[in-house]
Amino acid sequence: MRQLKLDELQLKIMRVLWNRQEATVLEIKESLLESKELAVTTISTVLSRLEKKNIVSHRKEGKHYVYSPQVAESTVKQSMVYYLIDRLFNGDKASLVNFLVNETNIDPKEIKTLKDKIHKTN
Amino acid sequence: MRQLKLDELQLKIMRVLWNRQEATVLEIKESLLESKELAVTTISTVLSRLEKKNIVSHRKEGKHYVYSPQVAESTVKQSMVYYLIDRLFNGDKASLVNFLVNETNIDPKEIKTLKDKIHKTN
DNA sequence: GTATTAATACTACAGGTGTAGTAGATTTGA
DNA sequence: TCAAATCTACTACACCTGTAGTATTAATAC
Repeated sequence: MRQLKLDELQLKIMRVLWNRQEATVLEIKESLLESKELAVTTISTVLSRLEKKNIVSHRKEGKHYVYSPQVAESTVKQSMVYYLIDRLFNGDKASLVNFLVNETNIDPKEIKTLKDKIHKTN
Repeated sequence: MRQLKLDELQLKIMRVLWNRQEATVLEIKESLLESKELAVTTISTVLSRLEKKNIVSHRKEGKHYVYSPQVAESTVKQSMVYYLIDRLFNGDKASLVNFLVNETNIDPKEIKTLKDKIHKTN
């Protein structure tokens, strides 16, 4: 699969779909009311575009469409994380982890969890 | 500073500037010949746009302009990494590290270095 | 000082995204 | 079955990016 880079709003919408497996445009709109209120048509438009790229699909249910994701969250994560690593960290994963540990302050509790995790992994 | 999200080509160009402190359009063009050959004007255009956003600046030197970065690489990294964390990992840094350790395979040597680092940090 | 040369500025255009209005289709209540 | 209600499809538009051609300006060699 090609470069899978989703933008802001696209991601917000996908997050809803990933969380609920599927949703209608209205349901998505409700789930998003956090920030600003978006027009239903706005969400529809974004969904159509995502569908054109096979990132979501829909089935008809009575009056409305029910959308569901066609790519897993982890696939997108993977793709976007790698994009960042390639562009910003010379393709060096560890270098990103490093950056995270050094240049941002992860709270000690989190570091502990992490340590355990890494111990187990190794 | 607002959302600092640079795109592909913009980043490529910035990388050159970050590495050399400063460079002329021609120098940047040379440094980029890896992938496809870009028109000088293309690079110029991108630089102008970056300048409009105060991401680079230039001074005149004889016939040509010498560009230099106005934002540090780490600033952009920071911004972009946080963007990803916010959008994809619920703002949870550790969760990204986790993802990196679990869902991608970092080579054991790297994990060791990391372990040391984390030990020191804590 | 003027012609030549070489850089930058200006203009353009296509494709993606955010955002939404309006027209058209479909379901449903009476 | 027909009107009202409610969806979706279509159309639009502004802004950003990649990409580059052409015009203009400035440096330089005679």
